[in-house]
Amino acid sequence: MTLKFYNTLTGHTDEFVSQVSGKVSLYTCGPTVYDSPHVGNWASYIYWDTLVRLLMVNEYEVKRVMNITDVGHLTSDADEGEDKLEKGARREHKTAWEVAKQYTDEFMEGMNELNLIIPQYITKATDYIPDQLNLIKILKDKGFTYQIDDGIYFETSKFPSYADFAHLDLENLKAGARVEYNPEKHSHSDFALWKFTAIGAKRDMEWETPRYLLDNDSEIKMGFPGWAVECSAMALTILGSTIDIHTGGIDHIPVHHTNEIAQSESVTGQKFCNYWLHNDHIKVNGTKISKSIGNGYKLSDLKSKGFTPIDFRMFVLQGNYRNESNFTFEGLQSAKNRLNNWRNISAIRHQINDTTESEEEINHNETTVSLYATPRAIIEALDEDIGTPEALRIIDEAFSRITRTSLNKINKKALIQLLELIDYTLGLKLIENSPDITDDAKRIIIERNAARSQQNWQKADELRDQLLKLGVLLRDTEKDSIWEYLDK
RNA sequence: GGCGCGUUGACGGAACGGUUACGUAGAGGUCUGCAAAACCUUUUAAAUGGGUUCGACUCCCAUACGUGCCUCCA
Repeated sequence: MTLKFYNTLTGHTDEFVSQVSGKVSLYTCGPTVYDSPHVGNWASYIYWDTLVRLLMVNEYEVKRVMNITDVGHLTSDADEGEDKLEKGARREHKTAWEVAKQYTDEFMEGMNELNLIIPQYITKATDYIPDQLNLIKILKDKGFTYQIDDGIYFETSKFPSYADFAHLDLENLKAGARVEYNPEKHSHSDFALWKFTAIGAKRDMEWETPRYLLDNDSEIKMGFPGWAVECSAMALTILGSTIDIHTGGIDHIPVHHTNEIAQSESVTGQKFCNYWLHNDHIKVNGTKISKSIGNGYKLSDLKSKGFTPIDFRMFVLQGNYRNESNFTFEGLQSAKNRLNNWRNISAIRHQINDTTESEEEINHNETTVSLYATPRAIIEALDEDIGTPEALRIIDEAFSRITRTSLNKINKKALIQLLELIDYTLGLKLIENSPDITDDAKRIIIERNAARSQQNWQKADELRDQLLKLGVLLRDTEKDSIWEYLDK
């Protein structure tokens, strides 16, 4: 089996080779916890969760860090730039610490609802301040930094390959800039490693700037870390100098990840990351998600319209992570219907007996053969740059074969194995969400079958109506009566 | 202003230089105690105009529209 990913670093699809055989270090840029995540944010985490599951099914041991940015992520509303957390705190009349806690909790709850595997390391930026200061110190000692009135900056001209990763045109960036920059900056692309608290201001989150970071003639000031330095510090501290895979949104390429590479490689002198994977955004109703339009739907909005987070997960998996996609409630409904069909197929496992097919019978039963082969085909589809649409197509093909097969010809063990693999790789909770029906309902089905064989249609229909009240829908095929869930 | 990306049938969404993607929804039909399902069919789907080619949805150029980054962003 060969895993392949489109690598932003090289610009083409590369075969994946980890540094240490059987092990992968993975860094995912996590949320800035100043507001509730919207469907676009979640789509990104669903993609990367699928990546983790894919690595696991390929028998990699995954060491994964996801950061929680709870300080230092600036808005650009004013010349000064404002910390998102501090701004959120003022909006909600809370402290920045309270805001961070509230939205971190909400994020974790959402991860759970979407069935996202929790990374071993969920790191808060504020817990890694010493590591960040140490990183800045190394940069200072190596001569990559300079201090101006509002902070300590990284001198990008000293990192010659700065523009390479994002293919930046630094001259024209400067020409087209729409925002006033601190004129003390040596270059437009220089970025803050450490920002000083504005004179006369008091922040909820601030730390004393160590003497060793400051120019000799400078007074001690309070300050806080720049955004990019948080990620570098946590990645290097936990995962080491070179990580295997780094993921994030496509928007991170030109600034955030470019800065991460510059400062990390300046510190270590080694390549920061071998594979960079970026997801494209989803639009909503054909336009970008934006606060002012109010189209940044949250999980709670989906739920209030009768959709589960797993429905949304299905919706996301229908597209490829590298393509821009479009979210509509009509599309979500379509995904929900598809998922419900899958749940009904999953429920067939309750309606068939353990098979005692011999090897020979298995090899001659077309349905069984293809059922046993499908997990392999799904993995191979996913191996091709997380090819979820193709994987879904293969599942539909397999399920449609099951639908056309009479119950006594379906191999229970093979079906369960397939369902388990789908749940493992795609996280759709098919097994959990396709429980068996009650004994009462089963008894009614038996009675109805008896009535039918006596051609007592009236009684049979009454019993079928009784089942509907229990949430069980019966459909009669040539040989069997198969039950499905009513809640479509 | 600079640098990119996209435009596939009602909707979502793939692959591929020549063969039905697939899903969801609608319509018609077959089958059937009834219902449901299943199965079959659903007209030239490829933004527009050129070009390359024996042949293009698939490659090249232009136009239109959409969208992204350059400023915080998944």
